[in-house]
Amino acid sequence: MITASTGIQTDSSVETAPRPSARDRIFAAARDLFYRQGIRAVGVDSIAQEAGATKMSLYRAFESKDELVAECLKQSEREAWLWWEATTGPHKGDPRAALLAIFDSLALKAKTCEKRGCAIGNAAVELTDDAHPARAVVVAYNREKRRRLRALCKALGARDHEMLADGLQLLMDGAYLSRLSLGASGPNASLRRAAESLIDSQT
Amino acid sequence: MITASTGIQTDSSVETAPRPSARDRIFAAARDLFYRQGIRAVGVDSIAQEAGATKMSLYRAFESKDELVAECLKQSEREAWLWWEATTGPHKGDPRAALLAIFDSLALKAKTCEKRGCAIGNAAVELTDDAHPARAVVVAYNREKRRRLRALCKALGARDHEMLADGLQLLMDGAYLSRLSLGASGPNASLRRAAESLIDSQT
DNA sequence: GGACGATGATACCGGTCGGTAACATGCCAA
DNA sequence: TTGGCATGTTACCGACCGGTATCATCGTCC
Repeated sequence: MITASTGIQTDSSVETAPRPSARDRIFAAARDLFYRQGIRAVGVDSIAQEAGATKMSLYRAFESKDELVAECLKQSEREAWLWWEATTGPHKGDPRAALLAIFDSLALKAKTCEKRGCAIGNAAVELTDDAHPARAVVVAYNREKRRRLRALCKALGARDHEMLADGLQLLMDGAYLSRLSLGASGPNASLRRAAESLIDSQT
Repeated sequence: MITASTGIQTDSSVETAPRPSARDRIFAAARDLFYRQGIRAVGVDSIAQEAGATKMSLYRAFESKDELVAECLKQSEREAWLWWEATTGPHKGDPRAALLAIFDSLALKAKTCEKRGCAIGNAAVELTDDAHPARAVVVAYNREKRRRLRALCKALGARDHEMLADGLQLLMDGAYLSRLSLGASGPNASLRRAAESLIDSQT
């Protein structure tokens, strides 16, 4: 992989933002288009055009469209864990508060941004070929999510902490999927309260 | 729409099944391929080939691929409500048993067939264009599912029956989505118990 | 026998798909 | 000044996309 330019700065008096590298622009455009329109619905030509770059620059920076998709999902995963830690961090010794903070933030994001659900979850639907390089990312992400939820539910002292963790993960995934058809005022509207009920029923 | 042949029978001594009409074969092949490989991943040529028919027969029976997709989803919806009634029917005066029967059946199907989740839910992910004729089917289906769940939860006498219904719908949708990456041994394994916990917490 | 409806066969259309080759340009650093 | 290196430009490739036109064939029913 070509190492991306990491923002060279001209020290002119007026702070003019340097144009990101073609790779970075293509990467950003790809993530945006894939998320909004779907992976299969977006061609490499439209990615290059949206990035203000050319298809050649795309193929100089990424091996193939499939690899570009995998890279995009890896970035989504990184950001997801950053969000996770930022959300649960303030509630270190209080697993119940940490869990509720996750669902609070989730519900908020459903209302404001992320109307197209979860990029990784959507990829699980769109990419049916097991050989696709992005499938490994999808599976790893969901496994890790399960592991983290279990750890929180165990720390919570839940009666059946594995069942509770699974139930919460189903609620999260369901929120992503449901949002695509009924929006934030569909079942998503009850996401946080349902999670709270389930947690309370196990503690 | 062309009226499909409804199974003309030759009265020969040996009961030989008459070949279904081209329309029926194409319809069946389309549903199967769309479900297993995804809507956008399947071209009209492969549908015709899989059906042992020609592309012309496809376009004589259906206006376009998009309309074919919509018809397939409508059929999935019909079958879903048949399943719903067959599953809840035996528990007419017992909403709790009816709800649990739904989740029991859901968990069973996750283990045996339906490894690719919900055809309608998947379509919600794949079809991002609001103008697509199948989107109306997706939205109508999920609305009706919500209505039915609410009715059951109200009959159950749940404290917050709307929240409970939403929570159960999120669990169902989450089960479909989660199954695509972690299979039946992922969070799906706890689907029924999570649903039961949530129900009990509200009654 | 003859007409008709359903189906097959084949060739075709313009457009887009993912991906590549060859060459030009422009900018920064040594 | 002179390289490189990143990038743009253009043209191209074979394959497939959804969709159509034309004509041949087959079985069935009157």
